[in-house]
Amino acid sequence: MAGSDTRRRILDTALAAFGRDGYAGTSLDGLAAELGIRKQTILYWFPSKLDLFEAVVDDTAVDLADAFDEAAAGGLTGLDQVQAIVDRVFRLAVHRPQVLGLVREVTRPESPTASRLGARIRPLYDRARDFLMREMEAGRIRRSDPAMLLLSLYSAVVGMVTELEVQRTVGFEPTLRSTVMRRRELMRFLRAALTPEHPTPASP
Amino acid sequence: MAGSDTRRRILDTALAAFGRDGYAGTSLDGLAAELGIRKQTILYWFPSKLDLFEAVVDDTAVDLADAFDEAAAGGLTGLDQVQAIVDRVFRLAVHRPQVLGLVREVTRPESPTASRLGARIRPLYDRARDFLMREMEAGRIRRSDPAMLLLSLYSAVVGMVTELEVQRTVGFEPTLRSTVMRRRELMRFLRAALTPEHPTPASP
DNA sequence: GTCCTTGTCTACCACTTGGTAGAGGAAATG
DNA sequence: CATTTCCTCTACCAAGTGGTAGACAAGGAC
Repeated sequence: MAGSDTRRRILDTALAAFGRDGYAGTSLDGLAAELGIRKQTILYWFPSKLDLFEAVVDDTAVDLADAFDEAAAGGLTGLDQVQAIVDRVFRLAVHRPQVLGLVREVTRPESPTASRLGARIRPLYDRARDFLMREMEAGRIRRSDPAMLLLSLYSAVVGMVTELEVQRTVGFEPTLRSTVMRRRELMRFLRAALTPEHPTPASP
Repeated sequence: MAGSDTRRRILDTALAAFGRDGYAGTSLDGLAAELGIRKQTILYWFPSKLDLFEAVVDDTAVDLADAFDEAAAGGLTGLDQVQAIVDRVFRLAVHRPQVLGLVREVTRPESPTASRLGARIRPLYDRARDFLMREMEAGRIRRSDPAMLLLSLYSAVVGMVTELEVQRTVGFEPTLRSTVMRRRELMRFLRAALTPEHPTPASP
């Protein structure tokens, strides 16, 4: 079936478009033009614009989960594990910046599927929180509310990566070096925030 | 002139609408309906939708600058100054959440005025960076690249506040207590990240 | 009184939006 | 060969988009 390839192409291009222009800012006609097909072909594969959007979100959630799985597969602990995840997210951001754009769009309060990605991401969130809790117990990460710490981490990482994109459109083509610098600076920031107050291991 | 009041009302409602639904997601007809007037009245005060948006952005930039000025007026230093700004931003976010929504919308790479708010905010940015640099010199803040540190700070704060809004629309009406907790947790995170490695003051 | 300015309105327009109906080609399947 | 299935297309449509033209009422200036 050759059409399955069409479906794939639509999903990929739609991800870029939604991530770039938002849901409301993306038109099926424009999307079709970008793909060199007719809008009705899109509507053949996805019954409506909203269906397409949800399919894109689901698709992206899988990619994100894979990235996290990969970063977590090493069985690292403490800050090393955090670093591995940040590295992985940055790699994703460089290779497929659209993904982060979509995350940004979909976490808007009034997003047409504000809750949907939430549900898809929930398992990742729980895993990450459990990880932080365990590491705090073990004294390898500064003690604090794990949920809120996770939120801070998430904000800092996504914000930094998004900002990379902003700079790109403003004209500062981010060189590989500047990207690496950013990642390193972010890691210093995170390390500083996460390192336990006294380098001594767990008290009790 | 009674009409000047209309202009004010349009600006306020437009801020909320643009911040909530984004530029593309906001229609002049809808906006007018919300205001109980006709679309043509909007176009009387602002020649085009884009002009209206830019006016809203400019207006918001002034509010933001005022908030920063107010927070900086105390002449504090180091982490106390940072805390004062975070407190002020949180207050703004609680009283007028639309402002942060607009910031979010306008920092999207493909925003119709990606560069505009940038230009308006630039002075604030420079002031903040200079402040960080000075405090690093004085040994009151951990040494690092001030520009990137500022980016990390900005990301963490806006991300946290945005997340508050997300929860609100998902149904978790944030209580005063939870808001305070969030702010406190964020400050712990920032303090940890900013405190110099050795509590000893300036070396050279 | 008449005139001009100000602000809001009705009426309309060209264009784009997401979506429907169905024609028709290509290629398996019998 | 005929039939059916899969896929993409042309042709529309009703509703909504940002925007223009101009009527009209209120009020101040002369």
